[in-house]
Amino acid sequence: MKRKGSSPTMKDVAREAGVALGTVSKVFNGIPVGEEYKRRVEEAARQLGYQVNNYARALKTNRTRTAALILPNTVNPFFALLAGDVCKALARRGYRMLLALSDADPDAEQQCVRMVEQNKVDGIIGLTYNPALEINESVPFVSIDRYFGPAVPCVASDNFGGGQMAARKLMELGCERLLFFRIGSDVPGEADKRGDGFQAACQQAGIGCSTLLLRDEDGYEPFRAFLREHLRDGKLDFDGIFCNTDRLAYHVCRMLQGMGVNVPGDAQVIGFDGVRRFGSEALYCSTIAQPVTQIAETAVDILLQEDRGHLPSLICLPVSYIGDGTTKG
Amino acid sequence: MKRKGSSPTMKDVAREAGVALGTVSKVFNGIPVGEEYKRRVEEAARQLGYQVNNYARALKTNRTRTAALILPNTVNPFFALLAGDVCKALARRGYRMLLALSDADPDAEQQCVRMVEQNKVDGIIGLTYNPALEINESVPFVSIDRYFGPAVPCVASDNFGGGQMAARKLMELGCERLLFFRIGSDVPGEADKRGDGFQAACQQAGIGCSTLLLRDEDGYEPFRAFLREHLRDGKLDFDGIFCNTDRLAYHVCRMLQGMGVNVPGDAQVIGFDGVRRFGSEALYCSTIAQPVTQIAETAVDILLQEDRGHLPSLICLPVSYIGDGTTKG
DNA sequence: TTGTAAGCGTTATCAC
DNA sequence: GTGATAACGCTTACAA
Repeated sequence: MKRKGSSPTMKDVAREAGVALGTVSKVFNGIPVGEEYKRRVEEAARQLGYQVNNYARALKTNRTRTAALILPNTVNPFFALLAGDVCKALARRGYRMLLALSDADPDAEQQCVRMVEQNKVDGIIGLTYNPALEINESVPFVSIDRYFGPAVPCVASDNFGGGQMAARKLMELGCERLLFFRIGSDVPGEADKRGDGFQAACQQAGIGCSTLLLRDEDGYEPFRAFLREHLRDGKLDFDGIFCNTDRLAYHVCRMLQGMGVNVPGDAQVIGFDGVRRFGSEALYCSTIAQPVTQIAETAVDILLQEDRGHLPSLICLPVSYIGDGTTKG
Repeated sequence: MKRKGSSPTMKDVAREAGVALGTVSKVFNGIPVGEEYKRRVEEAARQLGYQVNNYARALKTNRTRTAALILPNTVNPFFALLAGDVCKALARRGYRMLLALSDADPDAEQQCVRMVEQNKVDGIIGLTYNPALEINESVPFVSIDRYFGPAVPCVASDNFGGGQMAARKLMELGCERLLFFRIGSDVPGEADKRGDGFQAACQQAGIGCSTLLLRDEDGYEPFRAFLREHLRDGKLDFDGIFCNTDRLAYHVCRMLQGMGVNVPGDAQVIGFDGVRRFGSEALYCSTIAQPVTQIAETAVDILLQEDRGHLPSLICLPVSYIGDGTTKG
C-alpha cells in the first residue's frame, strides 16, 4: 500500500499552476476555461495530489451529495440486500451513503434522523417503525415498506399482489385447505397487505382460509402449537400454507417435518421475501420474491428527483413466484 | 410523521437569544458560559429547532466525526455482520459511518478510497483486495483480514489458531484421515492461515492431511470431483474435513449426502466463519466462529486512537468452536 | 476569458 | 465570562 502525503488546497494548486483561485475552481466544476490554463491546473493538481474538499464545497453549495439510509439492522438478509443495492444505486449517481442502524427502536430511529440531519444529507431513505418520526421538511425523505401519508413517498413490493399470487399458486397446485401464518411488528406497514391479498384471493375463489397472526415477541412456538392442534391421525388439516416471511416458512417446514408431515407432499408451503442462503445461493423455500434491487433503485430515483412538486405517494413494485422445494411446482 | 421547517443557523439562535454568536457556539461545545445565557441559548435553539451544521463545523475543526467502511459487498453474511457491528461501534463513539462497496474489485476499491477521502473522513476501515491501494497518509487506515505491513494496523480472527482448533477437534472426535478444502481469493490474506494452522496441527500430531486449494473462479464442482475420486465402494477415503468457509462446508455436506456418505457418521465436517441462517438463527454446520463484534470493536478502537505513534500491527482475535450437526460433538 | 472578493456556518482568538 | 472578528476551503457574482 502506498500512502501519499497530506491535503493541499485549491490555493496551493492555484499557486503551483500560476493561476487564480477561481480558475482552479472552474476547472474542477467543468466550467469552460482556457485550454492552456486547464492543462496547467490539471497538471498541478495531479502533482500535488489535490482533491476537492467536499465539506467546504457543501458549505457553499448546500448540497453534500450524500444520502442516508436508516435501517433496523444489517443481519436480516433482506435489509442487507437493500443496504447493498441502495448503496450501489447512490454510488452510480455520484452519491455517498451514510448508514444508520436503529434496531427497529423508535427512539433510536429519531436519533438516526437527527444525526444525519446534522450531517446535512441531501436526503434520507428510511425503513422505520416510528409513526411519529420527525423529519425536517427541508430534507427529502423516502419511506420503504411503510406508508406515512400522501406527502411522503413510499416504495414497497406489491405485497397485496404477492399475497394473491401465493393463494392462487397454492390453489393451482391443488391445495384446497389454506392457512396463513403471520409474524411481525406491531406497527402497521405495507407488509400487512400480504395477508390481505392472500385472504382476498381465497374469498374470491370461494374457499376458506384459516389464519394465525402473531407479533415478533410471541416467537415461533405458538405456530407449532397451532399445527399440532390441527394434526389428526398424522394428517394436517391444511394442505397449503402461506407464511409472511421466508424465515417463518423455514421454521414451519421444520416443524412439519418434525411432526411427520411431508412437505410438499402432504402440505405445500410458500414464504415471502426471496431470501437466499449465504446471501446469494439457494432459497430456503418456495417464495414470493421481492424485487430488492428495483426497490432500491426506485427509492433513490425518487429521493434525488429534482422536481419535488408532484412526487408519487405509494409505489408498489412487482413480485415474482419462485418454486423451490416446498411446493409441487 | 411530523415535518418541521428549515434550518436555522447559529446566527439566528444568537439573535433570538439576544446573545453574541460566540456564546452560542460555546454552549454547543460545552464550554462554560453564564447560567442565564446558557438557558436562553438552549431555549432559543429548542424553539427554532436548531442543529449544528456538521459541515461548517468540520471545515473549521478538520474533524468530521465520520469514518468510512470499505467492503466488497453486503450480501455475504460475514460482511453484513461486520457492517452492522462497525456501524454500531462507531455510533457508540459518536461517529457516523459512510459505507462504500467495492465488489472486491481493486479499481473500485481505489475509487472508494478516493471518494471517502474527498469526504474528509476521520478514518477508513477496509476489507480490501488491492495490495497497491493508495491512501493519503493523513487519513488513518485499519485493515481487516489483510496484512499490508507493519505501518498499517490489521485486525483479523486468529485464523491460524482456528485451523489448529479444527484439526484438533476432528482428531479428538476420532478422525484419522483428514482433508482440507479451500476456496477463496487469489490475493494473499490472513484467511490463508486457516489452512496453515490446520496442516501444522496435523503434522504435529503426526498424521497426514490431504488438501484441495481452489480459487473463487473455479467454483465448487472440482470439490465434488475430488470427493468422487476418493470414494471407494461407497466409503470415503477421509473421515474429517475442514473447509475454509461455512459456505464451502455447506456445499461439501450436500455433496457428501448426494454420494450417500453420512455426515457426521462417516465423515465429520467443520467450516469457518460462524455464519447463521437468516443472519441470526441456526448455523449451517459445525464451525470455527469468528468474533465479528470484537473485530469491529477493535478495528474502530484502533482507528480512533489518538496516539498514532505506536499502533499494533496485527491483532488476531480468538475464535471458538461450535459443534452443530456436522460433527459428533 | 480571467481574476477578485464576498460569504457559506462554524470555531477560536482576542480585546473587553 | 462575553462579544467582535478572522479564518476554514470552496463557489460564484462581478469587475477587469
